[in-house]
Amino acid sequence: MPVRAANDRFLRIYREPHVNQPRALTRIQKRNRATILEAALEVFSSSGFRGATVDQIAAAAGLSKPNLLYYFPSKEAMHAALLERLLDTWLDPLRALDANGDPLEELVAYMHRKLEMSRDYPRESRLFANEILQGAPRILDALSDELKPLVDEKVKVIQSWMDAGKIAPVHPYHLIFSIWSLTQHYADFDVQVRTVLDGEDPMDGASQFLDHLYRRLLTP
Amino acid sequence: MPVRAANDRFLRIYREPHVNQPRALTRIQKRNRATILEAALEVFSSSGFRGATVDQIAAAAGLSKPNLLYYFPSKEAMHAALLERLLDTWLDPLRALDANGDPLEELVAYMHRKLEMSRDYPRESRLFANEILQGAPRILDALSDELKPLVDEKVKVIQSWMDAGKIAPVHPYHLIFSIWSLTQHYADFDVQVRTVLDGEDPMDGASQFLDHLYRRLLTP
DNA sequence: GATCAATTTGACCAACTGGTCAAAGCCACG
DNA sequence: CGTGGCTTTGACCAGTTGGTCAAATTGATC
Repeated sequence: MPVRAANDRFLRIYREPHVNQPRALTRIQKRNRATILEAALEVFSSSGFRGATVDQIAAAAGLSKPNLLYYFPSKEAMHAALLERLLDTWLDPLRALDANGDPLEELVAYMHRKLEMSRDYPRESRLFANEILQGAPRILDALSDELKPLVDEKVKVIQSWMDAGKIAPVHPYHLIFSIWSLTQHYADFDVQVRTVLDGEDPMDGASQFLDHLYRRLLTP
Repeated sequence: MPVRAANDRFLRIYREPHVNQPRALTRIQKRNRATILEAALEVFSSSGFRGATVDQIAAAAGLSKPNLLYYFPSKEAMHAALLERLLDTWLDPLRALDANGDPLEELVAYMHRKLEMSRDYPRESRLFANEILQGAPRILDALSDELKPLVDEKVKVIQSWMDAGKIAPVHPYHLIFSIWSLTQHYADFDVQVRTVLDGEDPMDGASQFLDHLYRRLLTP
């Protein structure tokens, strides 16, 4: 992959004319950037970064390849833009975990929010899974800087609930991993789940099963 | 990707001289095929099918690229050989679920076997995850033909245990999904898990957490 | 150690792919 | 409605990649 200097036109869109004040995007820019990111999400999530080609994204977006590269300086940049937007959205359900709510209900609700995200945003889930599977080369820093501190903070809340006897004591980090794993599985391994269930809707059963599981696990 | 006629030399190795009786592999063939598959596993599991290049695999195997293509007719064929071997290994722990054993202990032991596979064969887990994430294009038939029947069979066993009151009743298919998901998570999302745990060994905690989880979930 | 098959490889090739560029079209605004 | 910047694209390029091939080397068998 040839690495070259950043595209001047791109810089113009973002940095001109007053170096640190990106000029507001024009109507066309807003529309096309959104179109491109939507197409890129579709293609990256189903083919991975390396498997996706700019031509495919261009076709999915209904734009020409040079046109894409007018809005984003490189394929990398499209991917980076998606990941940046993603991590934030992805952490929202955990941010919403309320230290003042009812402990068991808060955790069950968190699980349900994550499960809904798997149902409603499976492409985002797969994009994320793809990235982590490859060793998170483009998102590792964000994991340390954003994900970890948030998890640490929420683990403290959970631990205090356990210490107070409000929920049964379990390893709080693994508890969180289990919620991530069990919910994202339905997006990431969708094909496998559907093959095994053979027609039965995965999400209905999943929601009941997981609700039951966490109540049983966490009820003191 | 140019698709061309199968390589004559490859056919010779496998089909000659009596069309349906593959001749036994020579010592060199056995060694080199094993070396190549080991290298291919390394590269495919960390880069995905599209992200892996034959040159990388050749370098990892310490062989020349044309030499790899002497033993396997294409990159596809290396990948297919890996997946074929994998699905079998992957299903072994479930096959070992014994209808005559103690229900709770059988299920907990199945979970532990899967967790050990994630610990001992993370590359295989990631290879599989990669394939399913992309929609299982090269393994979908095997999922229907091998995985599904086995799961159906074992689900009947589990269901009979529940009907007999030996374990608590839960949706048996989702129970199995949960075991897959919770155990493979530690291989597939290893980077994320380690980032969050920050030094603490993931597997020790996982083993205890999951043991507790399934006993709590399934004890009648 | 001669012979024939199995194995290995340097040099290639065609397709693909990310990215470039100059020129053309389009839009907002005076 | 003319101008200047924003947007779009056909044609192109260089690097990469899967795969081929003829020739050279090695191994097994007698």
